[in-house]
Amino acid sequence: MRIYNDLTRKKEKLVPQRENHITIYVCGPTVYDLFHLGNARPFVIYDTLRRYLLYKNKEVTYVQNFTDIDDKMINRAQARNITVKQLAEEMIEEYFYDADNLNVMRADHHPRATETIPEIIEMISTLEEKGYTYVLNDGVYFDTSKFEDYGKLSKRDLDDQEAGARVDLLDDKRNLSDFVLWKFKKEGEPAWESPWGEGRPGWHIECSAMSKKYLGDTIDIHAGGMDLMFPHHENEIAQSEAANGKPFVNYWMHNGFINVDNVKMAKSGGNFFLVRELAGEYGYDVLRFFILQAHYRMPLNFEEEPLMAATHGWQRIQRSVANIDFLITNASPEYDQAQSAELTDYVTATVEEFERAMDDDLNTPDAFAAIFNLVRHVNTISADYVLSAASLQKARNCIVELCGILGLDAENKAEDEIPDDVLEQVKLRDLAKAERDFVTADRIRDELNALGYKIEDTPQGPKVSREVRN
RNA sequence: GGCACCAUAGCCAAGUGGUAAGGCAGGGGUCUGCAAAACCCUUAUUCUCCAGUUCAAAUCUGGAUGGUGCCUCCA
Repeated sequence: MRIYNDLTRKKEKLVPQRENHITIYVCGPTVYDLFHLGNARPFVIYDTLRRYLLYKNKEVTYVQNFTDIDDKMINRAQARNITVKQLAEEMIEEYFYDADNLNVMRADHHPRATETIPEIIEMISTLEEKGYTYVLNDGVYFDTSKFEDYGKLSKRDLDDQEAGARVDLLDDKRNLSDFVLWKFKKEGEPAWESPWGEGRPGWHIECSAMSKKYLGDTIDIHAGGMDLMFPHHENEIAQSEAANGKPFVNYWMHNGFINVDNVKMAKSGGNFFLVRELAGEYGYDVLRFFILQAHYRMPLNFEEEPLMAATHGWQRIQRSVANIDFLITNASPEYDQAQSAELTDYVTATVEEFERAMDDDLNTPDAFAAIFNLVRHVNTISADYVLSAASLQKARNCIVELCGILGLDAENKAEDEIPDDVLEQVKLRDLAKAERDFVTADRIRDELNALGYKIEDTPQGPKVSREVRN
């Protein structure tokens, strides 16, 4: 598999440190509020990466943190008159509600900053011993000028930055890009004991500490949104490599934003749509489908029409599975051997096409194209030929499995929930139809429609399904 | 001021040197008692523009234009 590595700005073959075992760290949410669609993109993207690697029989250790202490947490907790801890507990629960429904697998570890304080302090101590830190009135700072490679990820030059920057941001810092490792306690804020007095960790150090704690000094993949590249990830590199004396990350992956009217969706911009709200309208699986239909590094515009397109496109796949199920149930022992064999070959080709797409920097749009091609193909030939149950089963399993790798469940579970009295009505309608009593037949169909059941007449007989959202 | 990224049909979106995937929407048709679903045909001689390299460019180079992001919290 090849992955675009932001460190080199090139697609590179993914070679994990340990054969067949890949370590992944994804920057998780600050749990002060529900997350919006833009926040959801990395969760879904990197979950899909993980699922694909698992499908390829790789072992994956996946870590996604919760930032549960920072200014936003403190402010929100104060505004709501609850503790930071209470806020975190509540929002972590809410996170899992949405993430679970988006079918984002739980990470192997979900560390929290507040549960990693000893490791954070230890790392800062190491940095202090090695001479990378200095102390100001409000905290302990990292001196970026001491770290030679500073800027290697975001390709920034310290001097260039300073030239056009606002000097007032410098405060007492030695360099503009210096950042705080440990913030000294202010009145009313949560604080922990440390060699530098009571306080709390800065934002960047937590990820370095959590990454090291669960995945070691050097990890294979570290991922997050584009906006984290600088300064967050740049700072993580500086801390971790300065402290550990080893490369921090081999592959950096950053996803593009979800935009609204071409402007980044963001809480601070006020132009955001919560996943919780959108899910009520479109369903979680449609949101996942929508995210995955664009390549992860490209900007993705949030709009009504594409969301509807996602709804219909996803429906098309689900329906095709339901249609194949119906064909299998009503399969005939006499079938077209050549066409059945051909379908089996097509399935094999589809899997190859799918893998080729995914191997190429997680090209999920192309992966969907492969699935849609199979859908169209099976629809086409099943309309003209009688196919073997075995070949149909293969096609069906293929669609379901490939969608599963993308974290989407293509199986229509509502199928087997048709009550007997509804089936009875369907039978009555069929009889009426046979007698060409279309008035009665249509009345029954309308009644069942009103109850949420849909009847479709097929050459194999009537097909009933339940209209469901999500 | 610095550093990046993006520009492909009505909409969304792949493709990054060999002659434009896929989805949605629209139009026409097949099937059907009517529907529904499905299928078929159809919708970019062309990839923001200009110049260059090449037998060959949406794809490479240079330039222009438009848009965005980061440099402060940010997925």
